Amino acid sequence: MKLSHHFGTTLREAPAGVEAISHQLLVRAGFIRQLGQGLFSYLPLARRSLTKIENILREEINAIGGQEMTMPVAHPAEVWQATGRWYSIGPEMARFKDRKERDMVLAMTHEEVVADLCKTEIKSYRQLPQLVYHIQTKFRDDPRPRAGLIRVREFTMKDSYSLDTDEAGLDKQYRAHYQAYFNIFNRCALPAIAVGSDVGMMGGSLAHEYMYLAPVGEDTLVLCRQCGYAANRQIARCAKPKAASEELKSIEKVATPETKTIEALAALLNVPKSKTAKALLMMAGHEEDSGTREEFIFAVIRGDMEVNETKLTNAVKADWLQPATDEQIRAIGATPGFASPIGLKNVTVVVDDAVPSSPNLVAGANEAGYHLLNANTPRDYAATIVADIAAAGDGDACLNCGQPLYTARGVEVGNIFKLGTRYSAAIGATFLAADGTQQPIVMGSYGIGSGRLLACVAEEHHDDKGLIWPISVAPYHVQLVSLAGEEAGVNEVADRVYAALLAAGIEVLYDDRNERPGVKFADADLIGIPIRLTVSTKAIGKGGIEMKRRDRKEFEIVSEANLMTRVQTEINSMLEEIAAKVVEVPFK
RNA sequence: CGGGGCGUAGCGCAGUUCGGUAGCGCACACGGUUUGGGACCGUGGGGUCGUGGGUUCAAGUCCCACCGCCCCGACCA
Repeated sequence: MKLSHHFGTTLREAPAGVEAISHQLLVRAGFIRQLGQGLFSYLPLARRSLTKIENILREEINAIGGQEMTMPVAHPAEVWQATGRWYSIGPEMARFKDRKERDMVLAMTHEEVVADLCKTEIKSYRQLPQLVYHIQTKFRDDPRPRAGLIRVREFTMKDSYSLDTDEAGLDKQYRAHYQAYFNIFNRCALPAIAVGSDVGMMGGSLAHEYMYLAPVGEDTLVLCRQCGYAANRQIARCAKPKAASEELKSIEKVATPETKTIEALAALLNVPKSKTAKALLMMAGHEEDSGTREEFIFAVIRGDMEVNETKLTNAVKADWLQPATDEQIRAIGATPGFASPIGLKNVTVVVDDAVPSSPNLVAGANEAGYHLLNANTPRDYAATIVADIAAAGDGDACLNCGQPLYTARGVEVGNIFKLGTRYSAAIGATFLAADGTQQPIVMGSYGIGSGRLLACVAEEHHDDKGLIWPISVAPYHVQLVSLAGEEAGVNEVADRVYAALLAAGIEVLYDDRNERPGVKFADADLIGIPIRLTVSTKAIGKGGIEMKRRDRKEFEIVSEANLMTRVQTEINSMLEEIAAKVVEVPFK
């Protein structure tokens, strides 16, 4: 391709408000343009890189048995109603009516459609296991798109779906994806780690997220340097400091006027925060076919810990949580600021699992200005649910090895979910088992967003001058820069080299513009193609063409006769550098 | 949805305080000089000043409403 007629120009400055490095560079280098909030056009350079990423995705998923297909972006509402997600997902799902007034959905993901297809395609256990996938547009009307391609509303995702007869089969395909995903990220030269994650709107029993650790990320991860424990903060666990065992003492009411925080309470009574019980009062929402059902949740946790809302949401199997208002708190018979689970009826009490083994805590008295000493469960109040609802964070002890945990920011570049039979059962995707019974297909779902992956690669591989693409993702392998000026002879050499590169099947972007050298070099550095060839009077005088790698400072002069071989050798060695990154990763 | 910021030529910005009929740099076109790290001279084209309403003899500038985009938070995978 000749740069003089290439669609997509470079910009000296990034548009106002563009902050993430990957966003700035992709815009300045002419890869992407924004149409609206979270909506981007991918210009030819980006399109070429995305195609490379997609082909890596194809190769790795095909290698574990994937069969590529394509499912629609617009879905009739019925399939989403069948699984309940029509009701449980909020405004993030784009809905519209077709000309016949039928409810329609823009696909956020494709579990429903896969399950629907299975109704006709999968009849017998003899056909299983299978793995299908596609690379398709998704739309999620995210409340806050940000950071260029890192978080958008319309995006392309490789999503694969495993179909098995049982949990063992699912586990096998899940583990195959676990490794395949590492291969994919390694082949894109993107360092990523797998962390345990919440299953969120997908449901299911086990999930991992692949995280690219970077400040631009919006997920907080909890990590252990010692044993390698890694989890999204939403589900991260830690070892809780054990309370000393004591005799249970009898309840005693004490005056604690104007003492509404744990800090003030601990200070007033001169006890450690770990000797107090903190109440968190929330309304839990359950989206059901008949509408939204609300439930009052009284969560109890020791005063030295914080509640993790994701864990609490999962413990009560709710679709959402929001803080209870003072009116709602009074309505169940509690007193805001001095709430106590003792004496309440018909309220769901969720108790953190450290509380029952922590004797004689200070709790609210359900009376303004008073607390109770020596509150104990189950003696004084019953827990509807006992679960781990505590947040883990910096400095907490690792559950596995006891070492201090630390937190880091990351971008989710992929996820894998064990779905089980939630979707197949709801849609009626069953198979005839060997024993003659009809059983729902056991499913898994596995996603990687290609645009976000591209942005992360850009985020990871750049310098102050511009992008530095790994060879596997680069839009072209070679940028040929002609510094011909008025020298017809130099132009002839550049044209000849261009023709030779094309003939050799080497991907080349030819800067044939009549620009000054500084402009051309600056653009080449900005676009970040791995190998730069410079044809100039100076280089010809030294015996040939200058070759320089974008990721290195030094350059060499190669004779025109040896150039194709030399370039191919360099490309091969770059490909080998990438291949060396692909290694087996133990399943965790 | 809450808090903050911005909207003037393709891009970056000034002009808004104090109302008087729109400007700078880059980019673009033409002519000339220049050619190994974002050249220079000259000429030229390009604007519903986000949208609508209001105040006024007069609005980019003042008032009201709305829209769009960005950042932080809530939310989400």
